Amino acid sequence: MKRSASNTLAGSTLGERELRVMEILWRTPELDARAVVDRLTGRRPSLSTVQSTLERLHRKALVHRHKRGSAYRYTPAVSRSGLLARLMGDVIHLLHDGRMDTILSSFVSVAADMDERSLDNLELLIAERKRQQEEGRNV
Amino acid sequence: MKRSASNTLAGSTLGERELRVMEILWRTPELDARAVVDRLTGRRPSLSTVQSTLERLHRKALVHRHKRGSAYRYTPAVSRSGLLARLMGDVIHLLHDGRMDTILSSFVSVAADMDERSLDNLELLIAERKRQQEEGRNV
DNA sequence: ACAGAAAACCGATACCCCATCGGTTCCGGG
DNA sequence: CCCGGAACCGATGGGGTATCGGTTTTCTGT
Repeated sequence: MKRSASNTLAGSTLGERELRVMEILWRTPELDARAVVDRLTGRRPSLSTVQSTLERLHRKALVHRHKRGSAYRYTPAVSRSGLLARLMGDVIHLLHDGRMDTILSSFVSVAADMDERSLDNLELLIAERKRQQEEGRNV
Repeated sequence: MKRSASNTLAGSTLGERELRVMEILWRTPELDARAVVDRLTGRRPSLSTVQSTLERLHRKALVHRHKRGSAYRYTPAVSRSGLLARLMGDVIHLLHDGRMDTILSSFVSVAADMDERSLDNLELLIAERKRQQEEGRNV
């Protein structure tokens, strides 16, 4: 039994290996599967394994690829902070109850847990962002 | 093959049903499995199904329970915004590269995507939070 | 105290993912 | 044209959620 339901809602959460591979691509943003294997630390999986990992990442639109000779070259399609934003967006969507303050207060509480200075930094970033939005409107 | 690796890193992600059950408990914070089933909208699963969902939730420490008569009564162990904060924390941990600004700028960018007024609200919340921290220190 | 009802508990099944390979096919470069 | 390496395909193993039905335990009302 069980009606297909796309599993653990929350969409794009990554597996261990997928993460590692993204890290590598962020460091060197143009590699083929072989090169990724070579850069893996510790126990190296076979080429096939990494190929299918890259394929999964491609399916999830986290990397781009294009044929270069006989092999695909992969490049990240999202930056680290882009992915972070995306995953946070997923989580938020998942628990959205329509009230913005729920979300924002979670933001603040996470930031506060991380580091005391974070709140100051957050304020700075907000100010900056606002300036940018202003400019955008006036052009 | 495959070396056990705790699966899709990112810890506590919830399934569809688990989410729905949490929603119900947030609305009515003291229910037994039967009552949860009754409150489920649409296609109702059997009692057993909901029981094991609740058990999973309990294992994940998202709900508390205590025997009341023959049945367990469940209550949320985390608030909606608490869970949100927790999941965001997981995501952040997953992608942490040691640089706080990466994280914070993702925060801000997500907030900005949600709603233009969000930035204002965020500022308000930060100010409030800071006041609280001050007080905490001076007691 | 006992019978019957209701819940807990247990194990099985169906799906979905990710991680991992090995073998086969395909293609591009020498 | 031939050959080596990469892509592609299918199988396997492990972990999780969702779903039940049957069995055992535990109340509860009379």
